[in-house]
Amino acid sequence: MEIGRPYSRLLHRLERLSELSAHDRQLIAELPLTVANFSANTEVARYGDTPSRCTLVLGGFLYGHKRVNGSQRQITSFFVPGDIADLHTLHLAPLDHELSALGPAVVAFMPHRAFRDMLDRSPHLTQAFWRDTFIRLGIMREWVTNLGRRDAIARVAHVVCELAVRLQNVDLAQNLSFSIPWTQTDLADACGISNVHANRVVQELRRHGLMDWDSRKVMIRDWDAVAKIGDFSDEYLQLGRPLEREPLLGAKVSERV
Amino acid sequence: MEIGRPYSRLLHRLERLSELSAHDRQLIAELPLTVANFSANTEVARYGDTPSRCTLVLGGFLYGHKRVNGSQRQITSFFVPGDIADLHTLHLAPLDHELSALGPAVVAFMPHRAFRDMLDRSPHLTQAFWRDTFIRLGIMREWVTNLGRRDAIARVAHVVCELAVRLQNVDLAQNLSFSIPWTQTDLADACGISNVHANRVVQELRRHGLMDWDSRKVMIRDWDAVAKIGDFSDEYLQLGRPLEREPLLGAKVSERV
DNA sequence: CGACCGATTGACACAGCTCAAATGAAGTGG
DNA sequence: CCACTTCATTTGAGCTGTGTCAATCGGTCG
Repeated sequence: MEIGRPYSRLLHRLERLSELSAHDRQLIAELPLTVANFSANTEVARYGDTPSRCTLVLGGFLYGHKRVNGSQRQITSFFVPGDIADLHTLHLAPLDHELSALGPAVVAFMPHRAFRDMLDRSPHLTQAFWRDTFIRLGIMREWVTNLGRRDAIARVAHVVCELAVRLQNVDLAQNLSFSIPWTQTDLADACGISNVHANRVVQELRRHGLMDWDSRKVMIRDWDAVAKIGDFSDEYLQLGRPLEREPLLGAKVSERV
Repeated sequence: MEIGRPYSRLLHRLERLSELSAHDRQLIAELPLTVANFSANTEVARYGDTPSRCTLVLGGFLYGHKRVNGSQRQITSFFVPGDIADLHTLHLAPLDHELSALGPAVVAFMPHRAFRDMLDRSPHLTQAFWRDTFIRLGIMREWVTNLGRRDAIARVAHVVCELAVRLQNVDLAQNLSFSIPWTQTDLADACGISNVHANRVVQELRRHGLMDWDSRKVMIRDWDAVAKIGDFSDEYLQLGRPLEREPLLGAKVSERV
């Protein structure tokens, strides 16, 4: 979880979306951050809350979810380091869903006031964050498609592929292998299936030698096969330019420096 | 489909999100619009396109969808008059999904260049449109939940409730009754079920006297019951302030002027 | 009148769910 | 270092909601 500066992954991601001027970088660097730690499965923001700050993920994972019928849970998004998990609280309140830590997580809170000041000073940063919102919208379209029209094994494969690519994008996955502190029940709640069935699907993927899944470690052994099963293509994630994208998706992955 | 000015529903919706100055209204009024007609089931924008303009719905309905396995279709959003269906093309290209007309539709194209000029001149309008993007994100979260954790009848009820409220918001539904040129197959593709099952669900809703569904006309007879079945609450649509919201959702609906 | 499209119905199949119990892994405290 | 707890994974056995296939019906339009 150690990185140069707390906001460096965020910067890295923004810079893939648009060129940032030195001034923009400076503005981000000046944001007042309050670092906080959350232990596994604790709530970072609750339904109905009206937060006065945004939450930047520094280490670990957050996830957004809604409850249905009181008992059932649907995970609506995963957030990885470098993501701002509740940018919308800048504009909308109260919160229409819950935000929780998947495993132990480190986040930085950024006061709305300071964030808005920053945006006022740089229309260009406003554009960059707005663009980020559009990308999140694209991810949601893909999730809707995933849940609406793919069977269980495809859903699981798709979610795993998405996480692999997103993590690789922030240097948290190497060779299509990454650590994430989720349970099979978490996976099930993201894929809209039961935990029992999630287990069967994971076993099937393992049995065919397509991927490993041991105690919080996922490793995709055969990218092409898994991507095919999950009907996955990374276009919707809008990472970098095509030239940069090639090596990211090949079965072999080149080291990024 | 006749309204005062082409952009009046858009203005109406934006004004619910934030106060607009005379200057802002003026900027919107000055947007160069190209009106176009589309007949039922024609494509407005194709997967892979790089449009140079945004699409404002004036009359009728558009819907976004993705294809899975070549054959299956998942509708990811419905767009009603006053909605901009592809605002994201302002920032992202190429298009990751298709945009089509549900029935005959009238749209207005707004060149990106002019739209960006407008945003440059009014940070406040930028905020308003960004906020609109966040609302769309909220709708997507709700759809993910709908598809992931609700059974068929609840999904259908939920989608119908959402459309009723959104249409009522732009004066296109009265007394929880509205016209929409969709087929049961369209409904099915939005709800992630088969067209045969969609038909059975519609019949069940009819049988219990909860709603009518005759040739493109939907009428909710018992709002409370349908909203309960669909686990629907309109909060996520972020329409107006609580005070304005009351009458909108009661079984009885007051006339809006 | 014929063609076409959407709604409807019936019969059957199956993916995935629920319930329930067993197994395994990782602490925790004595 | 062993009981004990707790939580996640795994397995088995029905059950059911929904899908698929195929046929029919009804309306609309040229």
